[in-house]
Amino acid sequence: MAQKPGLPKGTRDFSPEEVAKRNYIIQQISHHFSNFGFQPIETPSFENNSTLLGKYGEEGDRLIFKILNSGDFLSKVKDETYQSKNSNTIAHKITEKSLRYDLTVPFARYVVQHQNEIDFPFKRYQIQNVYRADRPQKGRFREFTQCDADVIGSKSLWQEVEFIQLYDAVFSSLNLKGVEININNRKVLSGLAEVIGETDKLIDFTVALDKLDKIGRAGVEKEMLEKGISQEAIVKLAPVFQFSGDFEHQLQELSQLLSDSAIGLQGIEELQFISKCIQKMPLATAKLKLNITLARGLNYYTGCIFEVSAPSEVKMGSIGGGGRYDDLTGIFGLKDMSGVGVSFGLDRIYLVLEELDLFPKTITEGTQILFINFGEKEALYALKAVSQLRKKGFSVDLYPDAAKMKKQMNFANKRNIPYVILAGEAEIQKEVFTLKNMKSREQFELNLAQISQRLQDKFA
RNA sequence: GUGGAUGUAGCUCAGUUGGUUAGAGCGCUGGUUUGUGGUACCAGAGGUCGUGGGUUCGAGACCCAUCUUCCACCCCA
Repeated sequence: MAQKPGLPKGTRDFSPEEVAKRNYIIQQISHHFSNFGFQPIETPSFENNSTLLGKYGEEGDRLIFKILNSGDFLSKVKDETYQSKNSNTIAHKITEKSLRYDLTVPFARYVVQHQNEIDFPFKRYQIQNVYRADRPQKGRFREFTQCDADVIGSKSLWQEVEFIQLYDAVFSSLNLKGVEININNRKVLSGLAEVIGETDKLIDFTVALDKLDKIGRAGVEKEMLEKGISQEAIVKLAPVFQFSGDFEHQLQELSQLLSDSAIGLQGIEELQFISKCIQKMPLATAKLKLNITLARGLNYYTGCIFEVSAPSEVKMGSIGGGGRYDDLTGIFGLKDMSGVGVSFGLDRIYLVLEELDLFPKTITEGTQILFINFGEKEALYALKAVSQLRKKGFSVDLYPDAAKMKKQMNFANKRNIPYVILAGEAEIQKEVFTLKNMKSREQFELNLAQISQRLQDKFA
């Protein structure tokens, strides 16, 4: 019985055109990664549970795809565990590996495991798929590609500056104008929590504050109250909602508010440094914005935090993010390794470029020259030319069947093939080929050398 | 994981309070045109109405379940 084919929720096939477009983005990103001195690594698509679980918070653990053990795994589960019907407890017993949730934690694992082979500071990039058991939406998939660049083993703030330049370079080369690089510093957030006397509620505090854009000041205050943050604390926070002006001005206002917090002031200093550098080396197309409500969920960030949002005319969440994590490798036993990195969301960048029609037309062009097939004798004559042109580096094809001319021309048209070569009896006798430009409709009788010369600079 | 929409031809969508053989545009195939494509005209093919149950004399339409996609929450690239 034939079964209806289908895909798991949140996964996709990619057509030749889509692959070409994805490769175009990947090519731009990886070019700039290596241009900035990052080296590529790859890690497995699944890891041991012990590596992944507990690194992304409670919410994160829920979104990790667990892989069922092989064999008769249930026989190893105790009856009482099985009968408890507690999914979590049983899960521990029947799975020991999971699909990776991001590239940062596997990278931390990689660094610790290979610490003796690595010369620090280590700049690595990694472009691979990650998996999340999330409910899909537009721009949100269960299998998607992240493009990460991180440097580990240095606390220098120059790196933060470089990552901002990297973002700018990539988006400029993709011709995507108007992206905003939002920046904040976890230390500022810690400072705020300290100043309002809610240090132990830091996470709840930042998560609520992060929603300011979405639910407004009243919504944020309401959520903070619900999470047990005191009314007094919220009153003290009031100035934060009134910050205005440019980067520098906001920093000034902030430093007054945080004057009693050592850590807060340190965060401000770091932001100041970055801001001054970028002022002296202006960005090409991206805009750097201070956004003190920016928190990002991942709790391993300790210093600066980045989030890149698409141009405002496109309705899309963030297309990139990152930050500094002072002790990511600590959980795997390697202390004092500060890291900072950013991620590009390939799938979302794709959707943004598609919506703004920013893919160059030439990237979907595959075959450059198509030979029309007139029959057996002519095909042989054509095929000799085909292999010579292929050796010269052109992408050439002979239509496989001696189909009607209209059908073959149509094929060339639909496949966006810019040149067609006709060689029938008349051409064979004269030892020439008729080269036709599909766009201009011009055609000329030429020999092979003339054709390759003519096309050489067209496809240079 | 919670709540809400959605699904009819390859694509975008019509389809009346439930009533014979489910339509259009685009696309596709063939022809007008036997070595010249995009335009025009003519003809044709293509649908288990997401899937499975149920109500009914009768279901594309009503009810239940399930899946997909989308939206909000959560979270995030």
